[in-house]
Amino acid sequence: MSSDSASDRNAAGPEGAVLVEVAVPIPLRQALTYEVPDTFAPLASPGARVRVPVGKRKLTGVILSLPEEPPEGIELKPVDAVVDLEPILSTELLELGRFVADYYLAPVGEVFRAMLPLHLEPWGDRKVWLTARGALGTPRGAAEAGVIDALREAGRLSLADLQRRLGTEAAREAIGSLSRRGWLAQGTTGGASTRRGNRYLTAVELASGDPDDLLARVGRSAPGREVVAYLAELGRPATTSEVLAAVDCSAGVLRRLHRLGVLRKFSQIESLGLGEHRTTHAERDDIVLRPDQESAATTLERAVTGDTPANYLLAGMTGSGKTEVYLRAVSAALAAERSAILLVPEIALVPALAATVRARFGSRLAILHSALSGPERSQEWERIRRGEARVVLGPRSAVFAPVHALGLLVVDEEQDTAFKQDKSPRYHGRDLALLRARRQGAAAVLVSATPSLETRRNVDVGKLERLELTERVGQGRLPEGVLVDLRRLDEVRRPGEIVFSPRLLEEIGATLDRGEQVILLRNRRGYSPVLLCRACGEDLRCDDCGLPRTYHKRFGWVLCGETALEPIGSGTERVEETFQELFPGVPVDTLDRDTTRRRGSLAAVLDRFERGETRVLIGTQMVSKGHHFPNVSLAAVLHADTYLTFPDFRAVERTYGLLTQLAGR
DNA sequence: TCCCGTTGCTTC
DNA sequence: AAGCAACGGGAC
Repeated sequence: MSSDSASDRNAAGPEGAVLVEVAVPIPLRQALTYEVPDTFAPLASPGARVRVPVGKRKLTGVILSLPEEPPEGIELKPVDAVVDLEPILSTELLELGRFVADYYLAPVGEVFRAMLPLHLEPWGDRKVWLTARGALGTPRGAAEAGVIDALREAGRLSLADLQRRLGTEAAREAIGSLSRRGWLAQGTTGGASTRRGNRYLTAVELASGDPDDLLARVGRSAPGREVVAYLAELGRPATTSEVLAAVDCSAGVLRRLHRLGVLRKFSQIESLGLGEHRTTHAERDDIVLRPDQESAATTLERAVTGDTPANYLLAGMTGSGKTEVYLRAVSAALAAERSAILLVPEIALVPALAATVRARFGSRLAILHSALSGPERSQEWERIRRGEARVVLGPRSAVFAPVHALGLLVVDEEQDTAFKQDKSPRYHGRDLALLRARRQGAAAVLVSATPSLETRRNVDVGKLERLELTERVGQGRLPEGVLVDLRRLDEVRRPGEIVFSPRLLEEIGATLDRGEQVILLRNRRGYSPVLLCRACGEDLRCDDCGLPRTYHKRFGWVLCGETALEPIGSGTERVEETFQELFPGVPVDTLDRDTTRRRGSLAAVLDRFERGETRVLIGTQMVSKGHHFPNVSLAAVLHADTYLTFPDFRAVERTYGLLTQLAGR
């Protein structure tokens, strides 16, 4: 796909120059057109990145197309360099990107920036280096000799470097012929490893297949058999140094095993940790599904292996085993040599699901989200692009994952509004999932206990087929929910007064007496959201935006000599204060962005709570992010919608989901 | 007249 | 977004 089709487009343009339409990462509606110098022409194909001059700057953009005709009345500038040897975006993703730009009225360049792991930056700059074969081979002709010499001397060079050193035509032809013979390798690892001190380790794992079969291939070599035994016992990949230390043999043994196809070699960013690369995965097909799960799973399995696009809603209340059903569909996709993408609404939900998914699919799982470090992200993205990873887990942006042969797209917690991006490009992850699935003949599954209105409608009009799980898994009892209407309480409250309702006080007391733990959620930080002056009626507002300023008692923010200033409303800080007055001596912690600002304090607070040192945890919604609290038997949301004029159904839905998540496990 | 902050246009 | 010209209100 890389350079073979070059000749048939060299004729473009009136003067024979190759033209490219480039999406540059600036808020510009259209792509810009550039001329491609002959040197780069063979590399200029849609989906490859290019460095281009824009005004006085140089930016990296993506080639969208090779137009025949230049735009009128514009003096074209030449492309500076082609960053990629081969396109990094498939035609399918290019089209998806253009659709998004068009449909959501977003600048094309911004869309492609959002689709790529490092915001278009030439991550590492793609480099070429000699393969073992290339290093030993005899070059054909002077040009090849030049390339080989340069690479022998420098190790790895970027395309632009090579072209600079050897000049134009020569470099192009030599690189082409050398790559075709497999003497050159290209990739990004070299670049990433030298930046920011991220070291790469070489690691090995057993090739898949029957262990006895592998041993047979090893032959009589005693150390060789020992290596295989060691890795089988370990059940995960190991770095070469680990293996050599454990088995006490030389690197030659590993080299031989690799040549024989018994070992698979890969490089791994040190900080990722090899545990993440686990390959012993339990295909937990031993789990027996209930009949309703079984029938849903069978439908999905059939859809995933077929070529007709099919969209489903997988509905069922919390604890009805929806995850198990769609994971079965993922298995089916993998078995059919296809890929699957799992979307979750928030990065915070990734770790919990990742543990489950990784336990099954091991190194075939890739995780993509913006909280990963740059090199980690690029590496995961490349693993997906190369087809090494076939299951992708991430938030909405993962809908753009460059997977091979998409078979299944799952949108978990489909109703969550976080799937809509709130800044440009303002795409909706769930809607794009349906669209991408349709375009690629894949199956899409929207998963929810409380489907969105759009989804219910789509079921009604027949765009989605509803699969319903009707029962709950045995021991997962749905927690009891109690709604206490504070307005009905007898005692008169002033607006800002915190109320632990009598019912809640009673429940907290009983829970603590049983030696169990309590979580109290208050989605407002600080002491009180409003400070009101009783003398003049003025409340404190931000000079810039006019919004009420939150009073943080702890930090003494919002200073004033007035004794008439009265805190109205309550935040986590005030909840804690009141709680301590009511339950003196009960160890309590607060968890919100203020208490967590110091590094590591989040972990410390959670740790104390998990060990039972603190009995009560007061916090904002961040408490729920991906943690499990087995000893918590009471979770309460303190006046969830005091500040909403109209009933906010989403808030209620979220609140309920949160409570079941915290107290249900 | 000079200086500097603001505004609004362009980017192949 | 970011670079740049054009504009316009003080300060001298």
